[in-house]
Formats: sequence, structure tokens, C-alpha cells
Amino acid sequence: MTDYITLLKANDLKATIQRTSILKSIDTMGHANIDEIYEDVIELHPTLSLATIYKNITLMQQNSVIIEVPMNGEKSKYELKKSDHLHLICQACGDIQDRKIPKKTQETLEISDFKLNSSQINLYGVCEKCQSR
Amino acid sequence: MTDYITLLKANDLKATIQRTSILKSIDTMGHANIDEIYEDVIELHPTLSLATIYKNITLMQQNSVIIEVPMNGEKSKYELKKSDHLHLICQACGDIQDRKIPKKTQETLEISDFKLNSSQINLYGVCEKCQSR
DNA sequence: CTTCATGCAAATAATTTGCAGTAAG
DNA sequence: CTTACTGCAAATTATTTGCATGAAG
Repeated sequence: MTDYITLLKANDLKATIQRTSILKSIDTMGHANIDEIYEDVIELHPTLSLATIYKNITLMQQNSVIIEVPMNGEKSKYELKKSDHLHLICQACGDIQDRKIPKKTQETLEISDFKLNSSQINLYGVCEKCQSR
Repeated sequence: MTDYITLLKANDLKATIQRTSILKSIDTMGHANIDEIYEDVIELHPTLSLATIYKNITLMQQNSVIIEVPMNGEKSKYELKKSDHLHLICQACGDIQDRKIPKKTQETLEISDFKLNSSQINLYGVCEKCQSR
């Protein structure tokens, strides 16, 4: 819990119970959309409102605490900010795994005439578990 | 125009004026979201409704005529289906360019234990034009 | 204390649906 | 002809806003 408090303060945000709860949800689930966060968070804080989640998601994105992961055909998910990585998205079970971006891959993405700031790589396919079924 | 008719029929869809118009819009703009398509399309077909666009975007996606490009912080854009490529998204002017995915990059994305179907690579940065300003 | 965050209800925006009329093959 | 598509209006869902109250630093 203190973790999230520190994280918020380090990014110029007041540490409210609502915010730490939202972060805890996201952290636990790894990746979650607004509704999933809401469902999870009201277990412990039944009065926490959807409006508050919307407001804070926007704010915490602006202050680099969390990151949006736009998804094909569904609502964006959010994850805690962490070092660059790619996503393995299973089309069978919906699971999302993080993987380090291989140095080689990164190198091949340095394109001339384009000043790269950040990259977003989503790989769609079937995860190991679902393959073995 | 005939182009789009062929394209639609090849994918088991009736070739209506509404559909060819939508495809023409998307093709001309390269990448466009629902509202942009709507604005463009009503120039020539003032009665074409938003509902029709929504219905057809869904349908043409299912039938592999177009592809969704989910965007950070804004509505998804759509593009005509074409061979795999990555997107260079300029954070200054909003322009989106398509680039071939280097064979080397593709190779580095073959991850063990994951059966890859398709990849989605968006690179955010500053395009050449905006750099030279 | 002072400022900013929350929760509610109301407003707005986005998307979907049902259905009668119309066009494609 | 027959089936599927369109446009409209209404319904639903998603997101934003304003404001009085409460909490953080």
C-alpha cells in the first residue's frame, strides 16, 4: 500500500484511498479496463464512484503513473507504468502477458527520418496454455 | 469505384453505394475514424447515416475488408486491409504513415510458446516534416 | 487552514437496435 | 422475386461535468 502512496507522491498527486485502490486493482490484474477496475474496487470501497475512476485514470495517465493499452474491438485497458515491453494477447482466453522487447527488435525499429519516442507492440495469437488444450 | 465493388464481392458482401463510399473515404484518407468517415462521406451522400457507418464498419471488419487501428486516447481508426505493416504516428501533426515491417523485426517477434497470428506495431514520435520546423 | 478530490445527479456523447421502406443480385 | 441493406428515431451505454461536502498535506 505504501508503495502506491510513494508512487503517487513522486508524481505530484495526492495519495487518496481512491487512487491507491485503483492502482492496487490495476497492479493485481496486470491489465484492466474501466469496468474491471470498478468491479474490483467496489469490493472494498462500495462508495467509490465510476466518475472518480474516470477522473483519476485521466489524471494518472497525464502524470505518468499508468499507461493506456488500446485494444482491438474492446475498451482500452490500463497498466502501471513500467519499462518498455510488448504484449502477448491470447485470442482464445483473453490473457495478456508482458514480455521484454528484445534488443534486436528495438534496434530494427530505429527508422531514419522518424524521431521515435515510444513504441507499442501487441502480438495477437494463442498462448501456451490454450495451445495445449 | 469498380475496385471497391470487386473487393466487397470477393468478401461476400453486397456492393451498395454506402459501402463503396465508405471504402473510398478510408482509402483516400489512409486512416480514419468513424466521425471522419462520416464527415467525408456525407459530402457526396448527404443522407448516409451514422448508423449505417457503424453497422458497416463492424461488418467489413468481420469480412476482412478493413482493419481497426486502436489509438491512444482517441477513437479507433480504420484502414483498408493490406499486408502487415507498422504505423509511424506523429505526435506533433497526428499524421499516420505505413511502413513495411522489416524482415529482421518480424523474425525477432517469433516468440517460443506463443502461436503468433498477427502483430500490431505503432511507433509514436515526430515525423520528418515536423522535425524540420 | 487551504486546496484539491470525491460522490452524486444531471448533461452530453457514443453506439446499438427495431422496423418500415428500398435496392442488390 | 427474395434477401439483405438503409435511414430514421428511440433505446442503451459510455463518458463528462458542476457543485456541495469531505479529506490530504
